Parts: sequence; C-alpha cells; structure tokens
Amino acid sequence: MDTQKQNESKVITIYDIAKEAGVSAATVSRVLTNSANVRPEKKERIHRLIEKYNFKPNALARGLSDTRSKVIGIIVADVRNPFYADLFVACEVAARKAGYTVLLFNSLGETQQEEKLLEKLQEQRVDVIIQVGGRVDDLQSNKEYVEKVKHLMNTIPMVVTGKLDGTDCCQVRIDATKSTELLMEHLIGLNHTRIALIGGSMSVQSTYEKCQCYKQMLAKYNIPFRPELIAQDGFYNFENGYDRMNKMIAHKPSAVIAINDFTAAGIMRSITEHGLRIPQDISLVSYDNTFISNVLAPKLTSIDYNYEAFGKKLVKAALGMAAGKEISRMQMVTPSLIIRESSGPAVNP
Amino acid sequence: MDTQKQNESKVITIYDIAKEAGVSAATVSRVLTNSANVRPEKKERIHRLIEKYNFKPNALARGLSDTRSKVIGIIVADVRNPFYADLFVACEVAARKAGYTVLLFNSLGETQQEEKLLEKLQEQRVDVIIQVGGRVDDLQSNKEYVEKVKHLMNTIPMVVTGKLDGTDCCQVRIDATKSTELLMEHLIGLNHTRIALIGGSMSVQSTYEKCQCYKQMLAKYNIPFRPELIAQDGFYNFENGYDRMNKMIAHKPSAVIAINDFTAAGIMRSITEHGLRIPQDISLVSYDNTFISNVLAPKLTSIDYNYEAFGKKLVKAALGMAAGKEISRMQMVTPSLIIRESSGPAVNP
DNA sequence: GTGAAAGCGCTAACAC
DNA sequence: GTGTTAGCGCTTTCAC
Repeated sequence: MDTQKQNESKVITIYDIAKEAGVSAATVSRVLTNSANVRPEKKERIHRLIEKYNFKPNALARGLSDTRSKVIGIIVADVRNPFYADLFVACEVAARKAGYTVLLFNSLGETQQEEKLLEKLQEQRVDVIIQVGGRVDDLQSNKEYVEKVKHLMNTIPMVVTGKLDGTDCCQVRIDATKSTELLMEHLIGLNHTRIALIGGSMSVQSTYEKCQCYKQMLAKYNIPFRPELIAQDGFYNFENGYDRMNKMIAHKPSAVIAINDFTAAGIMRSITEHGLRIPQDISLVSYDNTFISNVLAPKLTSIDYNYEAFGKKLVKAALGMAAGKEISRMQMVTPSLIIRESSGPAVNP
Repeated sequence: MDTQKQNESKVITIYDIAKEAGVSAATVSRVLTNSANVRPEKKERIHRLIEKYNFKPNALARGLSDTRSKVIGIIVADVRNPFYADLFVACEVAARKAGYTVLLFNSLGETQQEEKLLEKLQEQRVDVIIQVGGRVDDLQSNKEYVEKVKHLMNTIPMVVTGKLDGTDCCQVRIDATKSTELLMEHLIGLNHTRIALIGGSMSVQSTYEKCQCYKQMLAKYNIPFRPELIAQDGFYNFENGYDRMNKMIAHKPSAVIAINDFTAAGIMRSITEHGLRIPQDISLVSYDNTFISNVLAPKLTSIDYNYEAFGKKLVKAALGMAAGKEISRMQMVTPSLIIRESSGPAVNP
C-alpha cells in the first residue's frame, strides 16, 4: 500500500531508483544510456525498478546536461497543405527511428513570422533545424533572413528544401527541372503542342526553374513558345487555378500543367464548367502527387517525389549536420511521373 | 572585433549577461520573467545586452528549474488527414498566443503506438497532453490504455476529443448527434427518404452516435428504416467509400451521407462512374468540411466544426487542467451545416 | 531591490 | 565496475 502510493503520485528520478537499488545515480545513468559496463545483477535490478515505477528519464535534464536535446526543429509553411504534411510525417518517422523527436512549427504564410519561429526553436535548443517552404523558396534570398540564419548557424545547423544564398545551409532540393522534363515529354509524346503552364509565382525558385525548363523543352522539340500560355504571377491555390484557367480557355491550350494539385483542382473546375472534358478535350497534369491527385475525377497525372525517401534524406542530412559531419551541401530529390487519367493524346488541331 | 567574435560563436547564458551588466544572474532572471521589481536603469541595461547578444533563455534549463516546460503535447492519428491538420494548426495558434509550444506526434493508425507516444511526451515533460483521434475514439475504451492513462494522469493531465472511460480526462467533443440532425433535416427537407449512410465503423463512438441519431431522425419523420442503406463496418477512406457505394447503388438511395470528406470523394467517384449525376440523381453530403469539400466537383455540402474555435477550446481546457483548475470535464463543439452544390431536391420516386 | 546559494534531474569526467 | 563530484542554465527562497 505504501509503495503503491509512491508509485502513483510523485515523479521519480534516477535518485529514487538508485536508492532503492542500492547503487549510485551514476550507475543508473549508465544503464540508462548504456554508456559503460555495469555488473549484470545490478543492471538487472535497476531495470526491474525502472519497469516497476515506469520510470522515464527527464528529457529536459538530459538535454541540459549533455547539451544535445535530441530534437529536430521543423519549420513548414503550412501542414494543412498535404505536400508539407506528407513530408513532415516522413521526417517524423525517420527521426523517431533515429531516436530523435521532431518539433513542428507552422509559419502560415507570414514570412516575418519565420524569424520568430527560428528563435523559438533556438530557445528549445533543438539540435538542428529543417526548413521546408517559406523564405527558403525565394528566388532572391531575403537579406535580413539570411543574416539571421547566418548568425543562428553559429549554434544550430540548418537544412532547407530550397536555398538561402550566402548561408551554409544544407540544401535538399526537388529537381524541378527534371520534374518539368518528365511532364513535358509526357505531353509532347501525346502530341500536345499548345501546352499551358498555370499557377505559382516567378519569385519562387522552383517555379522559376519550371518555367525555364518549360521553354527549353519547347525549343528542344521545335514547338513555338507562346507567352500567353503562361500564367505564373499568382498563388498556389484552387482559386488562382480557377481564375487563370478561365482566362486561359480563350487561348485554347490542348494541355495544361498545374503548379500543384490545389491549382490543378481549380483548373479542373474551370475546364469542366466550360463544358470541356479531361482528357478528351484538354489534358491536365500537375506537380506534387498529393492525395488530391487521387481524389479528383479524373484522377490526376502528377509528379511524385517519394515523400518517404525525401523525408529520410532530410533527416539524414540534418543529423549529419548536427553531428558536425562534413556532408554534401546540395542534394537532389529525384521526381517520377505517375500517369493517371487526366492526360491523353492531343486532339487533332 | 573581440565582442564581435563572442557574439558570433558561443552560446551565451544568463551569467554572461549578468557579468557584463554588473548584476547577479538572479537579477537577469527577474527581468526575464518579470517576476520582481528591478531598478529601471539595471533593467534597461540588461535589456540592451539581451538585444545585443540576441540572447534566448534556454527552455530546457527553465523547464527543469520550474518543473513546467510550457509545452503542450498533442497526439493525433495522422496530420496528413486534413481534419487533424486543421485542428492541430488551430491548437498551435491558440497555444502560441498563450506562450506555449506544441509538440505533435502522429500515431499513424497504430493504436499500440499510442502508449509509446504517451511515454515520449512524458519524457519531454509536457505540461498537458491533448489526444485527438485514435483510442479516444473507441466506443469501448481499451482497458490497457485506460490503465496507462490513469497512471499517467497522476502527473500529466489529459484532454481528449473522444472519451476514455474510467479516466479523469477532460472531454472536448464534437456533437455528433447534432451534426447528424443537421444533415438529416437538410435532406428530409429536400424530400429525401431513401437516405444511405456510408463509411466508418460502429466501433467508433462518433460513428455509432451518428448511426443512432440517423435512426431516430427517420423515426421522427416516419420514414421507414432500411438496414441495407447503412454501411458502417469499414474504414474512413476513399476506397471504402467507393466500394460501399458501388454496392449501395443497387438499393437506389436518393441521398447519401458520407462519414467524412475522404469517403465522400470515393462515393462521388462511384456515383459518377454509374452515370448518375450529383445532385440531380443523388444528393451527397458529408461530415468534417475539410478543404476537400471545396475541391471536389460538385462542391460538397458538409458539416463544419469551426476548427479555430475547436482548437481554442481544446487549448483552453488543456491549460486549465495544467494549471490545476477545476474545469468542466465535458464540453461540446457545436457543428454547423455548410450547404454547397452536392445536395438538392429528391427526384420524384 | 538585489545577491548568494540551493536545487531542478541528468551526464560525464575523475578517482578508486 | 562504481561512487563522488562538478556542472548544464535557469528559477527561487532567503537574507540583507
């Protein structure tokens, strides 16, 4: 009854365990961290007590003591966007497997918020920070932010999915050019020549690259470039896709590349409302291959990144940096094309 | 040049600030926490130094010292599901506003994983835990899990979105009955009598309640109950919706209630493939009102929970419990009906 | 109003 | 192998 009570209320520490086991706290710590040999019988006794009291070492104390918190901070633009959610979960799984915890912050599109989040992660003494989306997506890295990160990186290494010119961040990037090649070759192979590119903004690095590659591919296949088929001065959402497609209809594209699945959904809506069918009248393809691609009708042909592998790569890079290892500062994620129902042969012009 | 160097490299502490300010660490701590009066000039001097070095107090040390980490642990089934993502972000925003950090863990559908996550949060010494989805959704609370939580709650209070019979958890629940009433009244008002209910499992509390209410509403409006119009022995995803609807078609429902937006998407697919139109031939409505409702064509009529308010309520309850306040152990979230394009009048039978 | 000192729970030399 | 001791960086009595 007495031990029962103890068991129930107070938070126990390694001292409590040590005392009852008749050893010192250091010994308990040793079995906890497996950092040195302990006589089997004592080890056994200690394990039993840990079990008995369901003892869990205080991560705060541990982090304080050895100056590594074993947590990875992650900043994403918005987990409500399945692209980020997929990537975050992949990171969480990979981190957990390595004995790390992930701490997620959403910047929710407020770029100035990002600096605050960086500071919060610093307060939490995360061992390394992974930033996905936000200012690391910018074609022109923000001066102030770069300064902030440079300073921060004296203490905490960073891994980003985009870039931050002038910093020593490790970059793990999606190959936007390759992604676009896949899409363009798929469409051109289906005899499309009037290919529109809709959604996103040219101030975003990956979007810029996609547009560049789009033009190169046209040139490569001797297809005339028509500026009116490009609409990349907006957002990445449904509404923008819808609005832009409404205007694009007049230019009679035979195929449309959407900057992501959200935008594709808006484009699909517009096409359907104009009484056209996908893919019989217009083909529609997109980047990201989130579950949205699977939920729409017709299902979208889309570019996949293998989120699990992407997350693993990010975490591996992060842990490498945290350990002070010399790792490659630039790594690429290889995209692949998932063909579904939304793309088909071009109709004869 | 010298101070510059210091500034750049080592992590500074309250002692460094104290030393340079010519005061004791205690005084710096006082201005940091605003816990006592400090002579204005010193305060000023300290603030300047904090600014100069961009000093951030070590949250681990702080948490160790005052035994409150100021972090809220959140366990969700899967943030890749927009329902959880919406709720999580709402919690994060509310928590941040209160000076708290949130630590998110995904159980990813492995119920036995939940106990592990609970322990992990315990290690991190979170002040309180919010669990959304998973075992707290069960109609019959799992015995083992209940024991685990009961024990845990001697130290860390918990808030759940479902229930955990036998524990002292604070329950913040969606009113599933009210949700169903709204849906049923909407459909019945449109003259539907052959209303199907598809998706989910009866072993889940909220689904069970929805089914009960469904029957009550039929009775209330003198509509005969047809068991074949119910399919609630599956999952909550697209595939289940699709498969179930394929079978349901034969029973000629004039309207279908989907257990959530994912399921609704699958149902929509099936209906369309059968050459039927929504809502002209069949009406389709759902619970949750995630962005999926807006992305599908036609847009879904769905039940909304006001995620922002829901998150606030959860966090408020959590902070209340963490502070040891006596708060209501059962709170309801009021649903509302969002009418869009997927529901319309019943065709004459 | 402010400093000294103890303590939060753990890890890591350092002895023996 | 194992105990002793000294921190890790902060908060908080307790004096003065």
